[in-house]
Amino acid sequence: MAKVSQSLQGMTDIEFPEVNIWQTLEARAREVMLQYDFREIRTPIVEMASVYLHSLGDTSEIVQKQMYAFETRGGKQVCLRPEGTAGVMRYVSNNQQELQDARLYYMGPMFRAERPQAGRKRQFHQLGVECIGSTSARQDAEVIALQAALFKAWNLDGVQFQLNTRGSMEDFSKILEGLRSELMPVTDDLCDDCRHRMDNNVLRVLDCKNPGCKKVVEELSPITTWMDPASVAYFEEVLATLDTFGVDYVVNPLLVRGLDYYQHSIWEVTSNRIGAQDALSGGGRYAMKANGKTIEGVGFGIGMERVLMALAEETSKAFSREKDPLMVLVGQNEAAQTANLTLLGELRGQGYRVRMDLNGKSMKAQMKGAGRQQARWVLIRGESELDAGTIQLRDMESGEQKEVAMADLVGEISGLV
RNA sequence: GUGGGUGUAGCUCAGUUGGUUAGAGCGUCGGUUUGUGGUACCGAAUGUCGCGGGUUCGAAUCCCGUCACUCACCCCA
Repeated sequence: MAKVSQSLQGMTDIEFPEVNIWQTLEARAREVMLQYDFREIRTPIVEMASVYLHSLGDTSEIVQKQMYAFETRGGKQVCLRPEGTAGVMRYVSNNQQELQDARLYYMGPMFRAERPQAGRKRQFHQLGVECIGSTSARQDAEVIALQAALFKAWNLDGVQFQLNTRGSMEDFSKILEGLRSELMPVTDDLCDDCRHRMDNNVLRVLDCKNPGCKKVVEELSPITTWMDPASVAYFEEVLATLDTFGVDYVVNPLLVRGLDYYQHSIWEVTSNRIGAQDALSGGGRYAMKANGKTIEGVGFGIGMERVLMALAEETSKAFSREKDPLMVLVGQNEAAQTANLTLLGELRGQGYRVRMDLNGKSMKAQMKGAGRQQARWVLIRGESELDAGTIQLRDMESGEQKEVAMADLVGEISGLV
């Protein structure tokens, strides 16, 4: 039996000091979003299951076996969102007039019932961007540049942008057909999985890791062979614009993305220092049906847990540091502690980060506590200070301590902070 | 969903071929003349040995189940 107090498999508490890293990443992300003029959208975590069923593709594993789906008491089929795009499309389709050219971003938890491993939780967090309306190749490039700007703002190095194109929706059936016809004669050289993929997901054969399959794939024509020249030109314009923006990338003709709604540009960002689950981010241009309308856009999702893992150790340390220094009030006796309560309120009213012991601990214990809480300064009062109307101001780093008049305290502190 | 590893005090772990009251370090708490942290010294507390069942005179140790963590496959962010 599991303890009731245990958290669910693959669902973890994000606690101090790590939570500070999250806050820093989020704060910096919001700044970048503002620069690119994207606005936040917060959609519900629970949606009708139908929001995902058709949009993600019926063969995708996410829909087939990873969704946290359940029936409400009213008999509705609902689920915890496994990704962010479909919910945003649901929102956009309901407000299409006002949102013809929406530039949106979201941050929040997503849920997939997979077996947890390094970089894979059942509740995980994505930062996503959806840019709706524009069908310009330059728009794809701007969104990719936005993503590069995020990574830069996070001091994230050792990442690689891999790009590819899937062509237009019209090209798609020709590509599948072309691939199948080239693979048919060599079916025997493929692994079991890939033989299945021949029927329901041919593109996936391209990124199979099986050595035998890799060999077969090397001999295949590039998928651009079956695309309309306009699709190829579209992709070339994306690349040219990226060059203009100064974004580094490599073109990977074998890159495939898992979800069905993608067309034209697709990309993935990988890191070389986070283990097998090395994709930090994936994105692309898409056309998705929602409420009977087709919405076109371009966007990406970033796995925040993976970003945290990919941060250099020094960066993590810097991002987890508390911004404001802490002051602790210490009182030698009851009278001093009561007086400190008043001071506590006053200092907080002026915006300082300050705390004191409320449990009647000894002065030594209070000092020890201040040390453990990494207080930058400690303000100490006892009988003699109360009589004299003064307070001891101790610098916990240098160990220096001086007595200042209560009237001068605020001025003294503002000089320090 | 498949496979491997792991689960002993708050943390990191030790625990000999199953054998008496289960250990260490760190941390926590208290003390070193009652008003001062981070160093030193002294002392103290803390474990249903993940959970349940089985084998045995006897299980932290062996077996089964289960839950969780972890890594890989798969999938994806």
